[in-house]
Amino acid sequence: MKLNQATDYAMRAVLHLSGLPYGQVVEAKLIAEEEHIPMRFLLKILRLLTKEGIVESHRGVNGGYSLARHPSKITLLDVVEAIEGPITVNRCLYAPEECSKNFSGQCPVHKALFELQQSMAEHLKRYNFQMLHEHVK
Amino acid sequence: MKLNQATDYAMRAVLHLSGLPYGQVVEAKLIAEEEHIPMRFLLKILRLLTKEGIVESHRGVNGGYSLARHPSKITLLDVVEAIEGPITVNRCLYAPEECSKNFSGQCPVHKALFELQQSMAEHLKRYNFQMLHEHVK
DNA sequence: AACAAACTATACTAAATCGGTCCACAATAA
DNA sequence: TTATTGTGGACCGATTTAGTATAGTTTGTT
Repeated sequence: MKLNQATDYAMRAVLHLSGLPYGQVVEAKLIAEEEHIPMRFLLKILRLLTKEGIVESHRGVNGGYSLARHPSKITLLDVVEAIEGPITVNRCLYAPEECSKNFSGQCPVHKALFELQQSMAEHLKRYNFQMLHEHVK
Repeated sequence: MKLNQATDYAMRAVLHLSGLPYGQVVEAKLIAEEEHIPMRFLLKILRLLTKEGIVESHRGVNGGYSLARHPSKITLLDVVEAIEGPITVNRCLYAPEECSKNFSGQCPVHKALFELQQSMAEHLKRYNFQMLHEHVK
């Protein structure tokens, strides 16, 4: 029931970018150093964030990364889902055929877990990176 | 962000026991067959549930397992924690020294994740197995 | 044009975790 | 005393995690 290391790094990277003037481009190397993230691994993570439209990449000399939209429009949920995919608490909720009891329609446990899943997504959606950055200033 | 298979099996096993007259002892073999859980693996899971005081084991001929307390006193959280240990969304929340930013006291992201963690635990605590069983009758 | 600075894409790897099995043993009822 | 049930720990193959490596592409500068 935990987030993985890549997600942790991703949140730190986005928080870092949120602390800069909006639109500013910064090299991965700098983020890696300041946030203590292994450089190669960060690049991989930034590609996922780019693909999901959370950051923009700029290639070539003086390239780097910038936010693709204002920090107030990026939520914790956006970042979690960009790295880990949709939150799925129980496998039966997305692959009923894998439920060996084959019970998914009626099973009260799965219903309860689905509600948990919804509530987690709602919770994560409530935090955007402008808010989060305000607290660190 | 998902529960593992063992937890899924554990919930099914406790739900199964909740459907019997309170105190009734049933062999692991029977639970395994009816709930479609690999027998050996189920035994391992039942040992965890026994250790946490959720079920009671009875050894020897005519032995088996029974609930250690009334289904209304067993929550989803109890079962999840018996199998997976405490819910810890982000490693920094329980091992600040592992946070490579070493930032745990002030980091707004970690604060947000801690709140998520609390809310998840609260959510899971709201469901007991009497409730869950009612819905399946 | 050529070079260096940056990101991209894919493959690879060591270590940990997951899902499960096996085996020798202990307790208990008949 | 024997068959039946659970216990405890070792073991195992597959998958995931966390990261590294290698080769290539884009772009600004000279």
